[in-house]
Amino acid sequence: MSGSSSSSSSDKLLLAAIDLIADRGYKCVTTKEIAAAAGLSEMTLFRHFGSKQNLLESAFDRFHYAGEMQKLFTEKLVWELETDLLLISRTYHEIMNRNRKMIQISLRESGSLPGFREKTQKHPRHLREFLTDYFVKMAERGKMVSTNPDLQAVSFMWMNYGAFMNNREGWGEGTFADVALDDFIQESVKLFVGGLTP
Amino acid sequence: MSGSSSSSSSDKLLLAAIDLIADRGYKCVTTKEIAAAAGLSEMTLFRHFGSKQNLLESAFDRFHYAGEMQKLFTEKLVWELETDLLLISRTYHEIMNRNRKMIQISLRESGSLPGFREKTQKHPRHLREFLTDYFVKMAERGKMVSTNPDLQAVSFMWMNYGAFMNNREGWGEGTFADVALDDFIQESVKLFVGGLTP
DNA sequence: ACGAAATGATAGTGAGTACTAACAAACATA
DNA sequence: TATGTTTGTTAGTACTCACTATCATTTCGT
Repeated sequence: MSGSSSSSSSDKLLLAAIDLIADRGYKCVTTKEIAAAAGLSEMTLFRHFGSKQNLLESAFDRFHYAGEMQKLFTEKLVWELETDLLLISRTYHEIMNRNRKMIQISLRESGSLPGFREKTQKHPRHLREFLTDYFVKMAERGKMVSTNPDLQAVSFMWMNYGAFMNNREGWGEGTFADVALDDFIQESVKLFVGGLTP
Repeated sequence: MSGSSSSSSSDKLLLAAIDLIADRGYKCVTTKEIAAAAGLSEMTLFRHFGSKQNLLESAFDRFHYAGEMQKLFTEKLVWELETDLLLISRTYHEIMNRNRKMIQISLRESGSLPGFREKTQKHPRHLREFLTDYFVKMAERGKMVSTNPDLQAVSFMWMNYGAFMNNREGWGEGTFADVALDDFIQESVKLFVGGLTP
C-alpha cells in the first residue's frame, strides 16, 4: 500500500525536519540535510512530500498535539484553589513541553511562513477562557476574591508562558534555569493563591 | 570625514535591516531589499558594511539599548512593595518595548547566528539578581514574607516576560491582546503584593 | 524465487542571491 | 573651477539549493 505517508520513512523525515528546523530555521536547513538526518536520501524526501514546504506542513499536521487540555481539567478539578492551579500549571507545562519544537518553529517562522502562528495560539486562547471561567465560578462559590478574573487568568498564563519560554532548551541546565520546573510551579502557585484569597 | 559609519545613510540601512529581518528573518531578507527599503542602492550597503552578516552585527551594536535599568531603580525605589513593583514592571516593559525588534531577531536567529541570544539575555539576568536582592532586603525590613526570594523574583519576571512575548506585535489589537498593558501591570502587581504580604 | 514497490546514486537544471568590478553621476568643500 | 567623497548603474561571478530525470539497487509480500 502506498498513500502519501505509508511506512515509517515518512515519519523519520518529518521528525528530522522538525528537529533541524526547530533549532536552525526553515531557510537554513537544506533538504539534503533533513534526508541525511533521517538516514534516507534526498530523493525519498521529494518522493514522499513533493516539496520542502509541504514537508513542514505535513510535520505540523502530524506532530502538533492539541486538545487534551480541557478534558483533563473538567474531569479532575476539585474546586480547591491550590490543588487546581497546581494541576493546571503542571498540565500546561507538560503539553507545552511536548509541543516544544513545534512552538519554536511557529515562533521563528511566523512572518516568513503564513498560518503557523495561529495553530499554536489556539491552546493559550482556550486555556485563557477556561481559566477565566474557573475563576468566576470559584468566586461565586466564595472560594476566592475575583475583582478581575480575566486579568488574573491572563497573569497566571503569561507567567507560565514566560517560564516555558525561558527554559525551552530544557530544564536543569544552561541559560538561567538553575530553577527546577516543579519548584517554580509550587512557589508560583503559592504566590497566586496568596494573592487571590484574602 | 569617512569612518565606517559616517553619515545617516548607514543608519537608514541599519534601521531598514532591523525592520525587515525582525519580521521575515535573516535568510529571507535580501541585501537588495534592505537597500531598497532604505532608499539606497545595494552597492552602498556593501560599501558601508562589507557583508550582510556585518550589517546585522553593526545594527545590534548600534541599536540595542542596554543598561539603564539598575540606575533607575536604585535611585527611585521607595521601599513600599506595590509602588516599587509598579515601577519595576513599567520600566521593564518600556525597555523591552524599545528593544522589541532586536529581541525578535535574537529569538529567531539564535541557533543560526551565534552570540545573539546572549546579548539580549544580559538584561533579564541582571534584573533577576536585582529583584531577588530587593526581596531579601524587603524581608529584612519586615515589609514582606520571603520564603523563597529567588523563585518569587523569577515568577514576577517570567510573568512580565510572558506578557511581553504575547504582545510584541503591539498592545491594543491583534493576537489575544484585548488587554491593555497598564491594566495588566496594575492587576498583576496587586496579585503579587497580595501573595507576598500576609 | 518472482514481481512490485520503495529506496538509492548520480548528474543536472534553473532560480536566487551575496558580493565584486568598473565607470558615471551627484554633491560638497576649498 | 577643481578635487575628493558618496552614491548609482550595470554587468557579472561564484555558489547554494530546491527540485527533476534516469537508471540501478534493495526490500518485501506472497
